[in-house]
Amino acid sequence: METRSSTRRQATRTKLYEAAVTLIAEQGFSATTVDEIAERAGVAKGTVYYNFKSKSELFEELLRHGVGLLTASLRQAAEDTVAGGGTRVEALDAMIRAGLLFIHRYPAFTQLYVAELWRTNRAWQSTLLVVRQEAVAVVETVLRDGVAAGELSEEIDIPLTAAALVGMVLVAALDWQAFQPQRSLDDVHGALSLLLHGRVSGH
Amino acid sequence: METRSSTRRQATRTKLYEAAVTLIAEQGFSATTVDEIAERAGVAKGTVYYNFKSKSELFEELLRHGVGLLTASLRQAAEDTVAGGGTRVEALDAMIRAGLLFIHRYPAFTQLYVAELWRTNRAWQSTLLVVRQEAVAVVETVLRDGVAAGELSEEIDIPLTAAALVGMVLVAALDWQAFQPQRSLDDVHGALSLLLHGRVSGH
DNA sequence: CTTTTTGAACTGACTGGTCAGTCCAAAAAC
DNA sequence: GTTTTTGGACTGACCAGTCAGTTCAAAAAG
Repeated sequence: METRSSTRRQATRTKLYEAAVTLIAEQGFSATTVDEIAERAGVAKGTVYYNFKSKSELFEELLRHGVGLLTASLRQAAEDTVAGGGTRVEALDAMIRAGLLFIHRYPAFTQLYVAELWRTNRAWQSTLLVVRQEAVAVVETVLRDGVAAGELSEEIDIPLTAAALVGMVLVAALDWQAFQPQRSLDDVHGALSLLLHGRVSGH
Repeated sequence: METRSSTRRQATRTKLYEAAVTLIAEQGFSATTVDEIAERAGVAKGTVYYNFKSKSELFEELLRHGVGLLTASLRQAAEDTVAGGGTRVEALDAMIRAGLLFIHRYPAFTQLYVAELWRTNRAWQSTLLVVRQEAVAVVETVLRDGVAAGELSEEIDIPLTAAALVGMVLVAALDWQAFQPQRSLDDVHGALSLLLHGRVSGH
């Protein structure tokens, strides 16, 4: 009875995610009304509350869902590189590209994530903390392996460097989308890669 | 009329900026009420509207005010370095430190700036665009000078690299404040400096 | 087959509360 | 005497969340 028929429910949920993510990215969480979300999803307001306990819960599940996709794609990129005999630095490079690709595909999600990440005093603070840790941890692992393998300098501070790398990609990508959309993904990847390889300050 | 005499008015405005910046950083623009701002500033609600046309106007002036401080401090750092006979790379390093210091001193402002920067469809979008360009331009100038002086590789893509550097500092600093506050400013500066100098991927 | 029943999914009008912005007379401040 | 601030009552729009009722596909009964 409820076993398989939840295909329908799943479809509604997905429509709601898609509607919510763009609206919240554009306007922010508080400025986005549940009526708007329902309307854009082509669904009655009641349906939102049938599927989610509250507006915040919808948002939190959206976050979990999105970050799940991101970490999967980062991890995938790193694994593929290493499995294919690549170095850790190459793996980092591949992750940068995977990050850019993700942001290119889901710009609204990224926008919303960045906008909410550093807010304190919010109901979903704990969700965000977990979700951020998951993403940064993927990068930290590769850095740690790289140092262990002697490919990366032992001087580096792993948590700080991981955060900086994530930030570099995040901000560069958002800036690309918002202010320099005519540039190609390869341009952006090239610029970041150069920085990673230390060829900016002309060694 | 408004030029010199309004010391009193200026003081009230400043109190309002200070109250608004933390509240909006914590909760977001829409979730913050004018009553809250007035209360935290220790001022009557009527005073808010005597001093600003609307809630959004208060916010926009806050943005202009804050970014003014930031660019001044970045420019200062670069000038001092170059005037003191330093290289452009040293100037970039000094700017990273100045950026970190600024964020350390005004964490709420930075938070709020990042949260709003990439939103589309907002009233203050144009204000933000101008204000972002100002900040990135300071970094671009130093990069351009560095390339001209042969200190930086000619390969680099100036606008993209500038955006990436700004992003790296912004995100690393916010992460530091939010998730690793026990680290010192020198730690964070060191990690970013290493990345800038290309000593991460062990050359 | 046909009819009846079931219940998950959905609907949209409604409610209770919130909040930006207004108004203004009187008190401070300068 | 002019500018600025106070305080707090008021309005009208807007919005999260509720709930009584509808829909319909598929299961059960006949």
